[in-house]
Amino acid sequence: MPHKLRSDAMDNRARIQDAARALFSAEGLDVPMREIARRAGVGPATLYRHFPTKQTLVAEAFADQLRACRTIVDEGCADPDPWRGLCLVIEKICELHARDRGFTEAFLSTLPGAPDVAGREYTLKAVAGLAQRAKDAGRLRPDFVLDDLVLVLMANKGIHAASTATRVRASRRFAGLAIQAFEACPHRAPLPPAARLGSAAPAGA
Amino acid sequence: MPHKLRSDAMDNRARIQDAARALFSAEGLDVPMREIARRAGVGPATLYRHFPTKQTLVAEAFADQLRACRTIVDEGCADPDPWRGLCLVIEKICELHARDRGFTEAFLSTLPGAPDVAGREYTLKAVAGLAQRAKDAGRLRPDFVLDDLVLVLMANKGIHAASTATRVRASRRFAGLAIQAFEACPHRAPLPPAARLGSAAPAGA
DNA sequence: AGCGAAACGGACGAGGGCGTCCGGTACCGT
DNA sequence: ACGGTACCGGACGCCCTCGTCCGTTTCGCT
Repeated sequence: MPHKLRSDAMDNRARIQDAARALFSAEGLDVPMREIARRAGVGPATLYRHFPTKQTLVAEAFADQLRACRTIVDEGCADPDPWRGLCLVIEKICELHARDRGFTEAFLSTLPGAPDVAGREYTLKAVAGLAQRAKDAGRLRPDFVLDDLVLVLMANKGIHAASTATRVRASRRFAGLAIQAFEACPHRAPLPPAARLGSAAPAGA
Repeated sequence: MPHKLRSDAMDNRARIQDAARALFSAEGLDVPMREIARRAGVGPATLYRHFPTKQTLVAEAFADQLRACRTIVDEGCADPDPWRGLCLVIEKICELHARDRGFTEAFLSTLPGAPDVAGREYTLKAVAGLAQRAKDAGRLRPDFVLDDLVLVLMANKGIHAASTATRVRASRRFAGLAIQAFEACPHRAPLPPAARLGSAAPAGA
């Protein structure tokens, strides 16, 4: 990886990333490449030269979002109270996703083996550990499975609203409901069996 | 409304509706009109003649789904136990939506004032009554609001999976979780405030 | 059977997204 | 300051979708 980019090239690259982040965040993942280029003030060719495929751009654009995600999970895991940690993770991640339209799509992506997979897998693994501890502490219902979390994230993605503010509010309430559904409770009725959604599923178009 | 359609015209109309139902159901609302025409074995012009706008077609195609929806709600309302009725409504409607990709989009549609609005409003009203009775019976949490149901339906829409079967399974479990979150429970923590999603919201593109 | 009208569907032009090529521009080293 | 070159971006061709027009087919009535 020779970093020998000319100064104007580096500049353009940076501006493209900024534009992509802004647009993905606001509009979702399916903004035309053209529009990203336009907002970045470059031609389409330049964009394609820097990021031959949209996935490359997406991966770069959400690298720090993913880092934020990992940070949240790490914080949650660091909490001495695993249940509180888990709640924190759910709340924060839901909010993160509510604020960023594109990130959700990228995260739960139907994209096959995106480069972020490593980070995603790591995150899921860590949460799995946290969940186990929360179960052991008797706060998380014993029949919770990791796919339930994926389910909640997917579901959270389904929440649409006119404004970001409304979406965030709705998402917060949703997270609250999810948490209470996950909480261990003496007289819980059994749940229908979980469906496999999580890691593998290529989820064809 | 002169029903004076020629027999071949009626036949075509019926085949178009069938095709539309099948495709909307399987692929969602954004299948090309062309493809519907192709599957129905007619030309594009014929399709456009019968249904000048996509909304018209959508409305026709989901008329019976909406009826099914109303039936479910009616059954729920008829149940002497309002809580059980409400659970039934949630489960059935989630399943209905999980089975039909397009219906969810049509139901929670961002479409402005679709002709189904009447049915939708009616449904919401009826559920509101049911919910009130369930609250009075002490089974539904008092801080439940109707928008929570909309929230759940939206969220249910977010659930994606490779196969319909998987989606239905996931949806069932999700409904189970939602129900338990809604259930009145002695030591419930307060929820974040609800966001207005329901009836009005034009929800711009 | 034969005629008028209703209905059909292939064909058209516009609009937009995609990925690529090439003449021109601006940077960087000397 | 000047040449070489890395880099830029407008322009091109391709494909897909949309909604409409018009010559042709088919129905239904007598």
